[in-house]
Formats: sequence, C-alpha cells, structure tokens
Amino acid sequence: MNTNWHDNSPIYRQLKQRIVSMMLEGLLKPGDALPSVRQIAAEFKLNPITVSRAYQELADETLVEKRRGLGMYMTDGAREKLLTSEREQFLKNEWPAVLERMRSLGLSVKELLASANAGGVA
Amino acid sequence: MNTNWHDNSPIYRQLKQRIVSMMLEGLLKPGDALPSVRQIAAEFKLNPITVSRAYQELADETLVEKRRGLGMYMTDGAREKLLTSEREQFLKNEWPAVLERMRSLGLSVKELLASANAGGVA
Amino acid sequence: MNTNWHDNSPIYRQLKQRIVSMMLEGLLKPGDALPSVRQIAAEFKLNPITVSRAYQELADETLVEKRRGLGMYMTDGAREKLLTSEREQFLKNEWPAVLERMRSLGLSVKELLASANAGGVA
Amino acid sequence: MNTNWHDNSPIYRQLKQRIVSMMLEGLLKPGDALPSVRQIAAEFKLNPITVSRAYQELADETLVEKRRGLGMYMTDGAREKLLTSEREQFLKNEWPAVLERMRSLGLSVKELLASANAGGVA
DNA sequence: GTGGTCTAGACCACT
DNA sequence: GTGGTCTAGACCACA
Repeated sequence: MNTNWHDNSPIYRQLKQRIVSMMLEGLLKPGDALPSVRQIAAEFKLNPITVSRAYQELADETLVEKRRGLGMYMTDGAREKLLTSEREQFLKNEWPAVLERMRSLGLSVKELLASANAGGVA
Repeated sequence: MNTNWHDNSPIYRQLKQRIVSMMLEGLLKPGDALPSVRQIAAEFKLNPITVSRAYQELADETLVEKRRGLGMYMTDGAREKLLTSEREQFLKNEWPAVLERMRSLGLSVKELLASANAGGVA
Repeated sequence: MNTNWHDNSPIYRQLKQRIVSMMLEGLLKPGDALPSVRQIAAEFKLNPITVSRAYQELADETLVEKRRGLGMYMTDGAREKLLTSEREQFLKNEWPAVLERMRSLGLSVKELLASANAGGVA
Repeated sequence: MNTNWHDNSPIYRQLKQRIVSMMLEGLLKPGDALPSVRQIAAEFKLNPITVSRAYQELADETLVEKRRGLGMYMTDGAREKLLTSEREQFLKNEWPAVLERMRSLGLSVKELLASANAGGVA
C-alpha cells in the first residue's frame, strides 16, 4: 500500500500515530513485538532514521520498550496510558477548538448529528 | 497585547487566519480597508514582509483586493466565499476526523454534550 | 462607465494607451484639445497627479503639446509618429515573442486563422 | 552565463517562467528533480528566498511537488496541465489582444506571414 | 502615504 | 543534504 503521507505533518509523526492507533484498536497488544525498523523502512520506502525517530518518541513516552538485541515491544500499561492522556488532550484542547470553529461557521453539533442520522454523512 | 503566535504554524498564516476570523465575525465588512502592512508590522513588531505575505495569500484567494497606492480592501463576496469553502472543508474533512478520533478514544458526542450541559466543560 | 483598470499595469499607462488608441483610430485629430486633467480625474475618479503623469509622458514623446493657459493639444505629426514607432516596436519585439510563445504551445498561425474563419473565435 | 533578468518583472517570476519553459520544451520530465534552492541561488547569485518563492508558486499550481527533506520534483500531469491552461489563456486573451493591436496599427497577419516567408523577419 | 521586491544572514524541522 | 521562515534594512513604483 502506498496511500501514505497525505498531510503536511512530519512522516515520523504520522508513523507514530499509526502505531498509537493500532494500540488503541487492540491490533497491537501489550508484550507484542513491533516490526523492526528495517522492515518498516523497507515496506514504506522510508529512511530508517525516520522510522527510528517514531520509535524513539514512543519509547520516550514509555509506550514501547527496547529489549536489547531483540527489538521493540509494546509495554504493559500502554493502552491505559494512551487512553488517559489522549482523552485529556482531546477534551481540553481539541474539542473546545472544534466547538469554537463550528460556532464561527454557524454550525451546531445537534444539527450535524441529526443530519448524520438522516443519512447526511457518508 | 502580546498574546500572539501560540502555535508552531508560520506567523503569516496565523495572521491570515486572524483576519479571516474577523471577516467571519463581521468585525471586518466588505469594502472596509484593512490596516496597512506597516501598521500591522509596527503593532506586532513584525517584519513588513511577513505581514505582506499574509495579505498576499488573502489577495490570491480574492478575499481582499489591492487598490494601488491606497491599500487593501475586503472584497464584496468575501464572507460568503469563506463560509462556503470553510464549511465544506469542515464537513468533508475535519468533522469526520474528529468523529473517528472520538471513536478510537471511546468517546461519544452525546455524552460530551450532556456533560457540557451539566457543567462538565469550562 | 467604470469597466476600467483591468490589468496590473499602472493606471497612468493604461490611460496613456487609451489616448494613443484614440489617436490611432482617428477619434482624436491633430490640433484637437484633450480633456483637461481635472475633467478626466473627475470622470474616472482618479488622482489628478495620475492623469498628469499620463499627459506628461505623451508630451515627452511630442504626441501632445501644452499651450499655456489653454490645455493640451494633439500635435500635427502625432499619428504618423505613432504608427512608425509602434509598428517597429511590434514587429521587432512583440510579434516574434508571440510566435515563440505559440511555438512552445504547439500552435500555428495558419491553424488559428483557419479556425477563426470557420467561426472558431467569438 | 549572465544574460539574465531582462525585463522589469520580479526575478522570482522570471525564474518560474524559465522552469515552465523547460517543462514545455521537455528539458524537464515528470519525476525529475529540480535543482535545489541553494544550487540555483548560488548559480545565479540570488537570495535563496527569491528562488524559494518561484518554487512555492510552482508547487501551489501543482506543477511541482515537494518531497520533504529531498527536494522538489516535477509532477506527472504537469506538462499537460500547462499546455491546457496556457493555451486557453493564449487563445482567450493574448491572441485577440494581438489581433486588435495589429488592427489598430493597420497590419495584417497574412502580410506578416508573407513577408516572413520572403525573409522579412529574422 | 500604499504595497512589492530583494539582499544578507540566521535558525529551524525534516530526511 | 533538503525546503521554510523570519529579521533588518534598503530601494522602487504607484496614487
């Protein structure tokens, strides 16, 4: 697949987000090994350094741990940690920003939900 | 006031967004003159070229028109143009992305609205 | 009428060109008085200085002469002078540039003429 | 070579036009990398920011795509896009203007072609 | 007064 | 290495 890197955010961040999503979805479970840097680099035609950087940030946030000579593994509390921090981030920053944006565009959540129920959104 | 330039996006783009907001809010009306490049530059301690770039992009999108030797003026259809394009952008891209993000975090719009009504959000 | 100042060239130059056209078309004849600066400025809502500058350039090229206290008048040899200089300018610079541009776009004069005869141009 | 920057239009625009020409001529092919900003800046003794602006406009028109950290590349449909848009622009605006100008100068296309065939134009 | 362009030099993020 | 952004300061054309 090569439908990647749509937006303007750094590739390493998009990659990181993709792994985070897999953790949240349960596609990746605590104790599971992550694909090696080289595998991912080859698969997505990326510079290994770019992949490394994604893994590095995951490790910094203790979502992943390096087992020397073996590779990277998802840590035990990762999913809970993610749910907590991302939810807070969402409720404190993203959601209010969305509401403010809707207000300036004259849109209301209720209407959107109603039109969605009526089939207004794909 | 100096509550400026919060995020990491380029200043000229934040400046542009600020003007767009003023148009949407009605603080700036069609036919109104925008502050001169030099005024803004002085007020916010910016390089005139930075301000210029914001105005340039607004002019490219025909939200603003240049009257030579006189300055920049908000165009007639600007507000409508903005509402249309931004709403489409929101409904097509941003809102679905928000819903998807909420889904992955196990949050629901209804609950958010309910807790907001109950005073759950500042 | 206010269908003016379409392009990006300076207004004074567009104004000048308009007068030149009138001379070439014969709408303005040698010895005729040109409208006063103030008249034109009022009619087109221009700064008198802008109008002045157009007249000044015409005078510099001796297409027009100032009669003190009376106004500006088209000179005797103006039309011939214009035809000669503009034709030279056209043949030496503009026409070759047009041909080169057409070449790069894969268009040929013959085809254009043919399609024009066939009603291809409005 | 230093036969550069003849006319009064901004350098960045002349630079842009030069690249467009190379695309039309086929000197630059889809997928080709464009010279880096710094290369061009050094070669023509320009400020990188000036070169950057030319590239920026090309990117805005999707004639060129940025591959982050790697450079700028000519896009796939670029040549077709150019041919279409420039031809339309030519037929709709430039060619009629040329004809009108020739009419006012008492010149005819046929004569020009004839004299060209007879060696009248270099 | 207006906006437009350019330079020189610096710093940043990304690959 | 790549492009992107910003500053400081200068000069120009236009109205």
